[in-house]
Amino acid sequence: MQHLEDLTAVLRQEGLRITPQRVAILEYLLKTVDHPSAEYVHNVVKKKHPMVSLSTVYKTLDLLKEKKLINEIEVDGEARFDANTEPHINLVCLNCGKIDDLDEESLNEIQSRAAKKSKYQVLRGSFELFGYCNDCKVNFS
Amino acid sequence: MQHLEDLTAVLRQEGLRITPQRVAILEYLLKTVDHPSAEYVHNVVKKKHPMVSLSTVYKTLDLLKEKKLINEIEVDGEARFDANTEPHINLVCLNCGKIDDLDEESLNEIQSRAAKKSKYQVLRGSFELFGYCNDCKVNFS
DNA sequence: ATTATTATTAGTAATCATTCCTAATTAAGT
DNA sequence: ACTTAATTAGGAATGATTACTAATAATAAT
Repeated sequence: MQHLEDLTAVLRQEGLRITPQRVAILEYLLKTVDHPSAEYVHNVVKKKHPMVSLSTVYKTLDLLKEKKLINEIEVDGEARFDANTEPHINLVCLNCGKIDDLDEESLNEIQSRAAKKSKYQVLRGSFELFGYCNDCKVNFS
Repeated sequence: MQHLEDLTAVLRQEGLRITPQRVAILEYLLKTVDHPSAEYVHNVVKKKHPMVSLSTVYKTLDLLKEKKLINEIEVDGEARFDANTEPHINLVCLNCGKIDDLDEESLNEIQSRAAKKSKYQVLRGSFELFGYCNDCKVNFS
């Protein structure tokens, strides 16, 4: 689990400014286990900071992703974000839309093995499993 | 490697019609190792069948995906398709945009282990590694 | 073969997530 | 406090995908 102070320190070291908008977005992503979309982040952050614009949310999420402080996955034509930056499996429910994380040690090894075999310089990975979660699967059998 | 006849048989068994458009799209996907976008598929198929519309390409790709005859991955806000329906790693070059497949036996096991642990009913998986391919990586060091 | 039925298609309009643009604002160094 | 360059808010533009509908054509029945 990461701490807000460490992440803002990363930004500061890069010469980037620590704005209330960026802090609010980071704070929210650090404390939720959901994988919110940009619009959802916007809605949450607006409650405390009504002035924050959607375009700032998009730009901030891009920035945080670039600095590897958060992770992005694409689901159903929409970007979803989370603060878990360790390689892990994202379980996506095709019915209710929720996304659960699942730690999987072997992904690190698979990733480096694939890099060696393919001669790609691998920067990040994304591992998704699509199906129905425990609550929803009864409706699809 | 799959054969066109087997795949059209699947469609016929489901009561779906075998149209020239569907055959042309399937044919192309079976013989290429690229991971073309819908628009790219459209451009290729148009050469032989100039009347094929983009909307038909989209609908056909959706259908083939639903019947598990092809696979879809999302890259950079765009859907990309391939006929390799075995679990495998997609290596995505962030510079030139090409996508290479890499067989990885252990994905099957990881997938079923994750299903058991999470209690999800898993239908399909998607495993991407993002970075720079062997040709492009020299420009980014 | 011809016909009837109904899925499928072509073409275009609509949608929606994301990016772009720019004047106003503000974080941070001096 | 002052300066300055990064950042933001708000709205317009973009672009991939979906929705819509009249025309077409694959398949089954005759």
